[in-house]
Amino acid sequence: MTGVKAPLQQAVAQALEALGVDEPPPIEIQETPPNQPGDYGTPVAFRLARLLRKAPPQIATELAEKMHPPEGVVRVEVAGGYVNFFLDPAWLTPAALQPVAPAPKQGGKVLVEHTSVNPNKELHVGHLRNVALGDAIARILDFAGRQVEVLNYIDDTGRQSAESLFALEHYGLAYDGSKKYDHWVGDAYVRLHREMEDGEAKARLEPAIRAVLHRLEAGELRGEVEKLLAAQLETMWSLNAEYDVLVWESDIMREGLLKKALELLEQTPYTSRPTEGKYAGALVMDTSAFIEGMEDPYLVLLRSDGTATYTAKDIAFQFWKMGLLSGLRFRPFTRQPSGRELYTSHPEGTPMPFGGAQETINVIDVRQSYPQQVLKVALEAVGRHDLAEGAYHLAYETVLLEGRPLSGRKGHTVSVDEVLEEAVRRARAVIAEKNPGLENADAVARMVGIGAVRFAMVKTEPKKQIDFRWEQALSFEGDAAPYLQYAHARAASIMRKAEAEGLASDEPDFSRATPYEVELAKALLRFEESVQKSAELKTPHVLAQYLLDLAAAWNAYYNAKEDGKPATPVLTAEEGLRGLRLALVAQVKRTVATGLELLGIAAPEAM
RNA sequence: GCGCCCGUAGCUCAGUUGGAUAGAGCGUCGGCCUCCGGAGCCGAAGGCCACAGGUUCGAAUCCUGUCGGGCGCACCA
Repeated sequence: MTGVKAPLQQAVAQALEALGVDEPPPIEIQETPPNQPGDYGTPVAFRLARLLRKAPPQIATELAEKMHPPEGVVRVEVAGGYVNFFLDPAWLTPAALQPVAPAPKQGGKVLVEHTSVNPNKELHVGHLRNVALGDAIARILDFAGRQVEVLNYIDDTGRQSAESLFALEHYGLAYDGSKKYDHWVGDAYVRLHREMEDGEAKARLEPAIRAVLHRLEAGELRGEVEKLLAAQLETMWSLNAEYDVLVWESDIMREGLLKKALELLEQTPYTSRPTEGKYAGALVMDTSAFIEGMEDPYLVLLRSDGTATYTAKDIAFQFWKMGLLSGLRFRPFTRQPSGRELYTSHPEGTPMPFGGAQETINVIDVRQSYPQQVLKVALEAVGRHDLAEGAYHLAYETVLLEGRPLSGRKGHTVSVDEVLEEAVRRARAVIAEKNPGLENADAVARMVGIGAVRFAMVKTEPKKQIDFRWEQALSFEGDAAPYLQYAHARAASIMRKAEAEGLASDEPDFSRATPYEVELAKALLRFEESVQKSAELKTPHVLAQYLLDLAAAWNAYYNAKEDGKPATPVLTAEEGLRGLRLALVAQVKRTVATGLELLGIAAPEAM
């Protein structure tokens, strides 16, 4: 609730009390639609109709009569059953100029895991959505006052890594630097899969792949994996995504976390080791107490050959995240572009206070919904309902490429590096056309191109499927990041000129505010709510949509005309009015820049 | 078969504790640079909010069913 709505809400609450309403319903304060009287209003009278056995308009009228209008309200008017408030522009506009600052820290730690791509080949557009979503939600939660830890899981003991490393060995390849390392390894991986399409070849190669897998589990090939990881990190960094800590699956295994997790589970009545039937010899968990309607509620944790399933490892990891297990050791891994240190779990590290969160957000696509649900079941099984509640799966739908599902094997895929390169190239071409004299054109092209790609990934609801189409994702017009960046650059340009002309310290005269200023101020006032809602719903799209709204309001303000003449000039306005307008422009600039930053997108001063 | 998600303008999408006349972008048509940046702005056309019931003063929003589409239901990761 922003500073403007809160006093209105309070005034309504007091009026309700005066009317003798003991248990008031929630009081919603909303902006009045265009062509309706007032600036803000409440439909609360409708909710009371039944309780008070009166018609809403009558209740609204009585409410208005009992109301002591708070500061800034010049008139209270009833329209239909709504109670509407008219605000004094001289009060409303300064209210919109509050600093755009992060909320004070509160609540426990929230741990965001995202990216977590297999260290075996380059990132493709499917990973793009994961990184963009995860990084944005981490930034938003941090701004909204949460203590956030960002984690990237390195599945270094997986089948896919083993296959990639085996392929290098199998084909006797030596890196020649001709392409980015992760792409080069990826090529070998694809080549191996082509060879293994032949079932006979597959069977023949299997023992050697298993041997690599064992070496990975023993941590022998860590250096190889790190080389690949380093190449992948370059891609994440170019997207403007950073992390606090990497956790390696092999470390989880080595430190015995899996064993400890299974011990915890084995103390509960939900696990068993059947001696006959299809699960003979395995360790299984019965999920029927927590998931209804399962045909077969048994879930294998340890196979009958004694090896752990992926799910079991994931449970151990989730237990560690939520502080049920400890034992991992850490040390610095590398310094990221912003200067933020990246840590990693490591056998030779020391204990550090990572993990142990009350709340986790796992950014993983929707196809993992069942395994993610199993994590909650495991937490419930060990009696930690509170932690199960705090484990959130940020499920996003898959990304299509030009209308068809991505397929690495069929070659229907595009790497993130390719997408970014193309986006930057196109942005550079637009700059060459529209602003040929721009100084740092290459740097700005990166901001615009990468921003466009990231924004395309977060502007829609995560649970909706995205169709990645070049023309759309790299569009520099309309509903896209460049629209926001342009709005910012335009505001920046005015501020530069004001500075140059010595107008920057002009005192605002709020009494000069017109309906144009009021409209813009209302748009600015929605920022805080949109960030909070984004954080609460754990989706950046709310903020992204708001920013489009704000930029549209600003562009409309900028272009407003009366009788064919500019209605809202800033620099050439009379003194006090100019000060007011400059203050609003500065606030627009700050707000757009902050919003973009929360989405991991840069805001150029000129473009 | 069972379970989860989706269905809003020609296309891509906003619209969430149920609120006033359902909004953008792209595309189409028509305007706006003697003015602080035209990557912009203003206007027009375009809607049975998949369909049928129900709850409610009020439903795109909640409930039931139907029809379409996606995904998940391994001792794979």
